[in-house]
Amino acid sequence: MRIVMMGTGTFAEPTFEALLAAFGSDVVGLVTQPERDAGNKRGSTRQTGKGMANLAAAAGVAVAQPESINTPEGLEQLRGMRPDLLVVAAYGQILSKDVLSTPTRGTINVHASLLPKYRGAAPVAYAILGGEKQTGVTIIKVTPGLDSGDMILQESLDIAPDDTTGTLEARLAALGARMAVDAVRKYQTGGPVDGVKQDPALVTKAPKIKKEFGLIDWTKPADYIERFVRAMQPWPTAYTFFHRPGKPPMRVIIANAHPGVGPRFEEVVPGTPFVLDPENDSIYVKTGGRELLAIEGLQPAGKKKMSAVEFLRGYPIIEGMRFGPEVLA
RNA sequence: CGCGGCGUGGAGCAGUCCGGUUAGCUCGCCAGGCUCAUAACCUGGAGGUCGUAGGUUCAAAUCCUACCGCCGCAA
Repeated sequence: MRIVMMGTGTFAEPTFEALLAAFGSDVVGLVTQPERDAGNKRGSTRQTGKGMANLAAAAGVAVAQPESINTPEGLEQLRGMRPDLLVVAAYGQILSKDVLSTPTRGTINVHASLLPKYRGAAPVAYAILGGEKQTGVTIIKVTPGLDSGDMILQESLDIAPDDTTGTLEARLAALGARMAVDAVRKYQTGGPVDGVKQDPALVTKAPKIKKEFGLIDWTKPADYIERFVRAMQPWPTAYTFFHRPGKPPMRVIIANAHPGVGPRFEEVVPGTPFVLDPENDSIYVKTGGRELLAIEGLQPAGKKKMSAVEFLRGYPIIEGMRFGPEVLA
């Protein structure tokens, strides 16, 4: 059986490696996004995984990197690989009917959520943001609808209280890789592969996240903002603007925080910072809920990540300071 | 030639736009004091070629040029 992998990024890499290890020369092709020159100008500080194309090259597998898989050119490249089964993981493009009709045995997708919950491009971040205790991986048959095909395999995983999208996704990727191999084996036997329909009543969406989405809304409750900070790591990161009297607003990335008890400060607007206790190492911020948010780590624009203690040495909190959007209401 | 921020004692910052007395603040470090005691408090102290190299000037952390390095965004 001729298997073609379709995927991009660190989530897809474990699956691709697992397929190569399990099925060897049956894996005949890789379709991945074109190379983006991401920061290669700035030296070696960036950690960008091994790279799907590099893995393919090392294994001697053909690679196609069309700008879009749905164009005639992209389709032609895929057909040239004569796939029987297409395995998709975090490819980042909707597949057209023409694409889906190309493999003789069909197309399966490794999706990082317990479908039918969290359909879409950012299931891991939304699971954390939603306060879920568990999430998981679902292998589905790909149909023209977005993540709506029948479910072949599903396994769940606990979300740790300190999980970020980055740490959780890494574990889900490993789980997904193992499950992808199991799913492919079902196809290898030659017979039809059963799937379970998704319950339409339970569907929730996890749409693609843009970088502006990372702006913190201080009118939300503290526990929501705490989950938000973790959900936005490592991308796009949760950020806010630090407003100081007489100074331009400074963009600040919040690295970690937790809800903290303290005075209610009913009279102040959400986003107002306090240092409650000089011996404490956190910056407390008024939120829309009854709890304050204690910021422990943050990163000013153009600076390295630092602890709240270090930050306070250089930017002591005084009257009139505030966190909020770039332009305050 | 993608856009932008930064480089000031060990850490984090101010000062730079509008050059000019001993380069300032918070913390750390060392010594002494106070204390049953402390990461608390008081007193004193060490530690800086203001990234590097040139230039302008009576005078440069501050203005100009080049270079080096760090970081954010651009998925």
